[in-house]
Amino acid sequence: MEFDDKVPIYYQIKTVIYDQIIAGQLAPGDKLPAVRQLAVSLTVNVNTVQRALREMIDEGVIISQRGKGNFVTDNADIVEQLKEKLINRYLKQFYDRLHRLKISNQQIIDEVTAYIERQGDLNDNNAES
Amino acid sequence: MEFDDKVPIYYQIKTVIYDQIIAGQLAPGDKLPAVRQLAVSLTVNVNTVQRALREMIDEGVIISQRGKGNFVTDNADIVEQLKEKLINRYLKQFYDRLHRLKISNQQIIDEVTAYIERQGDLNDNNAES
DNA sequence: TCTAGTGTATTAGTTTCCTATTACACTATA
DNA sequence: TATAGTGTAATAGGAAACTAATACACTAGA
Repeated sequence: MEFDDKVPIYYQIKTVIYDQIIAGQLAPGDKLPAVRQLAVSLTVNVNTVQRALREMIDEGVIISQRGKGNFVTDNADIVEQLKEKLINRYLKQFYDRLHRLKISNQQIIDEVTAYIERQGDLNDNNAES
Repeated sequence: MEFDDKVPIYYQIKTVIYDQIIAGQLAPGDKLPAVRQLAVSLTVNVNTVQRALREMIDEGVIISQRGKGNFVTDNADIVEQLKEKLINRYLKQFYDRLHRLKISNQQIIDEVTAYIERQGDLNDNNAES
């Protein structure tokens, strides 16, 4: 996998897994790949995977069972809260950035709309990928 | 100033200065504060400021004149290109993030609109700050 | 010409992230 | 009960970012 060298890898791994949970690719109760397997597929050290997991466990989203594996919490509320938290974080960061550039609110909406019309034509159906 | 500990400080300094240039708070030809002054006001080491400047100089946005100071390029085209580049980068990052969460294109637009209505009411006029 | 204000470079030391390696703890099952 | 598959911990070493301190190079103006 490709990583942004401006952000810690463990943090990007956490983001990827959270995204998969929110997108439903990892459902509540699902078992994650083994840490050693994750490390191989991400081309990263086991300790780096473990660090990402540590934070997700501390946040209650991942449940760890020694000897068995790591699992997505079966508490759907936690997943739902995570989703809202992340969406709001992304919205805020995006809005703050453009607002700092003195782009007006209407312009921000227009830019997003135009961007989606330009780039998003083929990706409107979210069923496949 | 507050920094995000997930991103190198020098990179965040670069972002702040670029934002000020694009927002017009630093106009083409304007002189930047002295590096030592910037270091103090950002509560950061001179070398860290210098590293941010180095990249902006290499990218042609800042012109350095030894003994005189650092200046925003007076080439308005470069500034305009920078603006488009950054806006597009922010749009792409935002869109990719939400799309990864399986948020549909229409939902993305709706979320942005709702967010702005919620948060942006008092900031619609961009003349003051 | 001296001095203050500017950018630039270098060296040394700390912290964080990441890797590599090894070891340990627990579970399920042949 | 052995073994394979799992999570967890600890140590050591390297690389990048940041700080601190010092020195050097250039400009403008008294």
